[in-house]
Amino acid sequence: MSIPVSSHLVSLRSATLSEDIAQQLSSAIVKGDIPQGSKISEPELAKQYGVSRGPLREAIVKLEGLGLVTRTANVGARVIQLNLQDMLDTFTMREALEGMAARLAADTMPASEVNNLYDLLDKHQAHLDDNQDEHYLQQGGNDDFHLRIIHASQNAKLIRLLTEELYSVIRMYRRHTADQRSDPRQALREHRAILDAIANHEGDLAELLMRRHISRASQLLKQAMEHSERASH
Amino acid sequence: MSIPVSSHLVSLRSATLSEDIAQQLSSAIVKGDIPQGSKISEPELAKQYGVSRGPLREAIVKLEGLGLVTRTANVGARVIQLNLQDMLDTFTMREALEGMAARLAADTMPASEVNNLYDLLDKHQAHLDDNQDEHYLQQGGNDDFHLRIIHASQNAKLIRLLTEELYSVIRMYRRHTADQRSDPRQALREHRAILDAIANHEGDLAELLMRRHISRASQLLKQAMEHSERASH
DNA sequence: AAATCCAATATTGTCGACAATCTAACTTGA
DNA sequence: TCAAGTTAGATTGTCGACAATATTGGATTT
Repeated sequence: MSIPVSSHLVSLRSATLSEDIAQQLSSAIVKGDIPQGSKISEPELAKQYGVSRGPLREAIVKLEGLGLVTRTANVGARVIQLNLQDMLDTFTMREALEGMAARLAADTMPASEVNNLYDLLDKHQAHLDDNQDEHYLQQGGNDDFHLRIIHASQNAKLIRLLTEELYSVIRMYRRHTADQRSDPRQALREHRAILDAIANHEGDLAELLMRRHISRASQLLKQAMEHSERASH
Repeated sequence: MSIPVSSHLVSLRSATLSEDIAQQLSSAIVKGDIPQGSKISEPELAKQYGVSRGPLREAIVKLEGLGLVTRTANVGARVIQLNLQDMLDTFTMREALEGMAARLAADTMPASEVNNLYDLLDKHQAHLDDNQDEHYLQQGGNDDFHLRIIHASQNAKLIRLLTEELYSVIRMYRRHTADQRSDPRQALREHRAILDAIANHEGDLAELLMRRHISRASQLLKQAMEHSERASH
């Protein structure tokens, strides 16, 4: 079985092969190019990427640490298979951590960044008004409201955990269950309320609103996945 | 320079060398046998453990994922050097996550486990009354109240993150700053209050109390470390 | 025909060696 | 004397090969 991989290390920019492979593999898994639950064959991938098994194995170990693959001794690695419970657990952690991030942001975010974020939300608003497609369009770029709040927390460990570990899993699931929030305008309103609280330095309120916001998304996810599971039976 | 390591793989029980090395290295770092900030020399450690560099490198990559070492390409790995900010950041995450764990535990903990925990706290009380040493004695074993709450959350991802990633760093710092909570009886009282809230299925309260409890520990840590830093200048 | 056992094959785990890069000591020049 | 440049040494990154384990397929027995 030939997995559709972009190509043989088109351009390697990292200092080490292992890092490059890790990045490309991670991207391939998150994008869904390597499907969930599929086996990671070392000889096959080594040939596809044109490297030896050494750095490839290091990359796989790294991905295991990020929670994208699971390994069993003498058997090998498989891409994780997301189920509803895993996603709900992840959202519960997001609720706790991003709630805390919002609280911290309310303490420390400079007025300039607050203004930038208001502009960003205006941009999102305009996008919603223009396009009819009901996509909120915040696929993890620098325009993602949540990422901006997370970075505003200035807690390095929290930032790393959320952006590098949790969010890769979340993006992964988004590919497979074409969720896309059912009501993007509601989400935008909630974002505004959170930002208002931050602008007023109301940490308690900011945390409460962020948690409610994520909890709501979690509920929607649960309904969507239960529905799709029911449909497939 | 010869690092004091227990010995050459006295008994390997894991299926793979790499896992064994990772476990032994992790333990050595947390215990302080390999001091903070020191360089991880691959040839040296490979000889000490009696393995080749292959599995050793995989172990180092794993430790990097756990946040115990940092690596720079073509230079090597160093044991992390904990500073006050890192510890405060870690405690902030604990506050968010263990607060959430307490909330979840209040929902789902069975009455039997609640009773077990009351017994555990009684045991801690007796220990404090007997021994004069002001050690609360909860060094991460099964008698650790916090670990029991964390597991009661039944959130697999949260459990893994707290027990495998955050707590190793916390134990590591405990070795180096001989902190040991200044008032263990106060801590025990707080534990009782948290457990009461859980027993009554008051999730909001359990979360609030747990967060306050950890926040207080964080304050004590901050004072202690600032004091010790001032003393060393 | 189904289940068990066994051999052949493929895959993972480990090793030693080579290439690329960094580090440290020495030399050279101002 | 100090700084920059250079060279020798050591360390990390990568590779191909071998050993150990798991998987697959067929043969054998009931």
